[in-house]
Amino acid sequence: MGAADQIVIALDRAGYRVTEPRRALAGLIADQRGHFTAADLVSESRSQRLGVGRATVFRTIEALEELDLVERIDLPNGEHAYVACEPAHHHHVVCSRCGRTSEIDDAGLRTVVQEVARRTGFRVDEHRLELFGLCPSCLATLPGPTSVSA
Amino acid sequence: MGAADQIVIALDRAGYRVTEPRRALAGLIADQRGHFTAADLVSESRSQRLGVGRATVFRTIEALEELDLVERIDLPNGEHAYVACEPAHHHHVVCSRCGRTSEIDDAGLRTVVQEVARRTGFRVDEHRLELFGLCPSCLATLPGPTSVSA
DNA sequence: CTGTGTATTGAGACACAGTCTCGATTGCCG
DNA sequence: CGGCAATCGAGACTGTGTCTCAATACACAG
Repeated sequence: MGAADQIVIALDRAGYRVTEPRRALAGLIADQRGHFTAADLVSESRSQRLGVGRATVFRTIEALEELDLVERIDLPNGEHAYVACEPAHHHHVVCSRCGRTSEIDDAGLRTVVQEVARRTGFRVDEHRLELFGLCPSCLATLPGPTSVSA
Repeated sequence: MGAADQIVIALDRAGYRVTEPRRALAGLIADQRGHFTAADLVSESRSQRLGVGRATVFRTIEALEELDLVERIDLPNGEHAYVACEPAHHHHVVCSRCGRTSEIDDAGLRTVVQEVARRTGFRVDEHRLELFGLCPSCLATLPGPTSVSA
């Protein structure tokens, strides 16, 4: 079963109608290699003559975000991008060259959050961690010395 | 010396001209209690008849961001806000009720980042951690049981 | 203190993101 | 097969951020 079908099934299960535009968008999203913006989907939908309107793209992204099938990423340049992902709490490492992302779980962050709460007196309800860098395959094609350092 | 003066001095030292609009904005920013948006500054500048244009507000924020005197925060709702802060690498805990922020240093995050790099094979160049919750003073005015739990 | 060159300014046009309305369509359930 | 509610596309609308350009004002020299 393709990723697109998984999206469609999840929508169905959540009580959303399975419509043609939603199928089309599920297909587009499943085909994305890295992160994508709403504008990306709009333009791909137009170039592939899928006939999906702009408003529908935004509405669908919103629904998928609600279901945690897609997550918003705030790129360093201020843009909003999205990635398809598993519906569980996690964070992303984003490749700043090709846009591909890798999901990571807690990785010890829980401790950091508790430490911050203790020091500041805040009650921390929500957190977001985003990491940017180069993915293994982009690192490999990098010119210059082969050394890999931070 | 007020926070506004510090901003002005830093601009001067960085080679920017100390102009009237920049002084005015430094004053506005120093007066902010929590985070603020570009639109906030524009509207305050208008209501206080400071005569600072919209373009100048954006340009000044950009300059201050460049000097790390102000940092952009991506609120959970997608808005871009800013906070005045010390020019050193750090993160913020943001109160979702009053908008006040507290700065925190590493707090063990370095270890988390290294762990992620090890697991994913990415070279991590940049990271952003944002925490949202309630500040001590908002917690205190909270209705209901006095217990403080996450 | 005055003149001068240049960085900076405000106004307003522009490009784009995201929301909303509304009449037309279509998926779903009986 | 209906019928109705959810959904749709078009396009108006709001708001954000950028850009251009002529006018201004800062800094510095003299």
